[in-house]
Amino acid sequence: MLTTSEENYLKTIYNLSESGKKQVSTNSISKFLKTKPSSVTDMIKKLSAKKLLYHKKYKGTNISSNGKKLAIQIIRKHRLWEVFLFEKLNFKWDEVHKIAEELEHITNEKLIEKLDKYLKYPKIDPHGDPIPNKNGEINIKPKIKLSNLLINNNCIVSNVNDDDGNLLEYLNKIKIHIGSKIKVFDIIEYDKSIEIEIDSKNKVFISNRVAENILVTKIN
Amino acid sequence: MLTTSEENYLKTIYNLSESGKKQVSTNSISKFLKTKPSSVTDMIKKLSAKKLLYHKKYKGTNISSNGKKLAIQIIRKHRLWEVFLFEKLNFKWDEVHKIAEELEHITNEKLIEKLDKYLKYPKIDPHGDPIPNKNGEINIKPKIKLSNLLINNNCIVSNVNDDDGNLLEYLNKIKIHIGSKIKVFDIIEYDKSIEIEIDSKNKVFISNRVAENILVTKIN
DNA sequence: TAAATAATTTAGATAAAGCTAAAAATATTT
DNA sequence: AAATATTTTTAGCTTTATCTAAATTATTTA
Ligand SMILES: [Mn+2]
Ligand SMILES: [Mn+2]
Ligand SMILES: [Mn+2]
Ligand SMILES: [Mn+2]
Repeated sequence: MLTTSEENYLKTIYNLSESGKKQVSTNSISKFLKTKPSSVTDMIKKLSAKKLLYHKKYKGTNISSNGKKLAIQIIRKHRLWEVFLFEKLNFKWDEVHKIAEELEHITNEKLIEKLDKYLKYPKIDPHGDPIPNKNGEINIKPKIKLSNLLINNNCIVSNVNDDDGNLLEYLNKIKIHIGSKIKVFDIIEYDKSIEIEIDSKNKVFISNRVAENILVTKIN
Repeated sequence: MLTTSEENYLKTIYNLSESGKKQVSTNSISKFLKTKPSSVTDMIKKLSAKKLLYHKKYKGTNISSNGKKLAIQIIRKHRLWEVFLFEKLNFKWDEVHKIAEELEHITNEKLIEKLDKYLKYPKIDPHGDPIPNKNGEINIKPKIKLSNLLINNNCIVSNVNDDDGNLLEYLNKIKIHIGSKIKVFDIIEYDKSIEIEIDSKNKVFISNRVAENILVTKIN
């Protein structure tokens, strides 16, 4: 059994190693979790001793297959709770992450199975992220950055960086959410900002930075 | 903001002081929480410093009005989660307490309000205990021990000691649950065991000890 | 490539929540 | 009213998860 803190580290290291190189740096973990690098080093030692990570001093960390399994189950819980909060309690999709960050640490096999059933075995969470099944299998569909589309491309928003509350709030305001249909109208050469049409209604300009943090699946 | 441990102590002290004398002993807390008396003394100091308890060395502890308010809100959360687990996730009524013991510590005003609404503002939990409202008001109805009834009395089971897993399991087996209608058929003088009829169906004998731990409201 | 800079680890400290063993206060028996 | 037993507190220790400051290793730059 892992402590809440161990679980948070493990999940972070899993996420960082999925979204980039396999070797995760101490600083990147520290930055994400807002703890000091020395604290990260301590925790890496603990998790390595439990064979959930491999670590080479001064070089970097990568997750073991046992660590991966555990991390995926935490992510499963996190995303199922997000669905519950969003669909049943009617939270907005930018409010669910923080609460799920706590709920994910409640350990009770039966609880999560019953929750899954109650929610009718959802496949994606409110941010468009896939929900691993009981066996840890994840159904991943190819996603690209909205910033990579060309003029007249159409797409469905499938994912948004949910670690930044400000971004989520902004997208809420301009009515972009998971499942929104977006058409690229124009791309401004000067600053790479783009003009888009959301759900065949409002047209807005968004900065390149924003477009970089919205992942979509192309539909033509 | 209180830690999980502080919350558990505060709730325990509130419960002990409700069900008995106002002065709660260090040993009784220790017994209930399965920690050592010395650990209890430490925590009493911490909570006293926060003005949630009053404590006189070697004499005893009682809860302050601030402490009471906080304790009641924790109990509110506990019981609402129990309703969720029982009604929505279909847990048995003897399984919900343990899980709610963890869920009650998730602190988010909006979460508990939305949960309350979602559950349609329930008045009692699956063990028959009243659920305090947002303002901490509790609607308490008079309850008596099943062991205090006389022959031919009828009653509704309203409450069962939910701290003892074994008792709950046993009652589940003989199909006694909150809301069950019970008629006292016979009282055995020798050991005060009683013969009861449950929901106008099965007749069973239960020991005096069991009857002492079932609270009911008389219906005639 | 040597110096400067950045990243990482180590050493040592702190706070929370528990523990054991011993001391002190209170309660109960002879 | 002593003696004995029980309850409670104190003193000191442990583990977990943080931190700061200093040391070490790796990387970048001049
Ligand atoms: Mn978390
Ligand atoms: Mn999510
Ligand atoms: Mn609890
Ligand atoms: Mn209950």
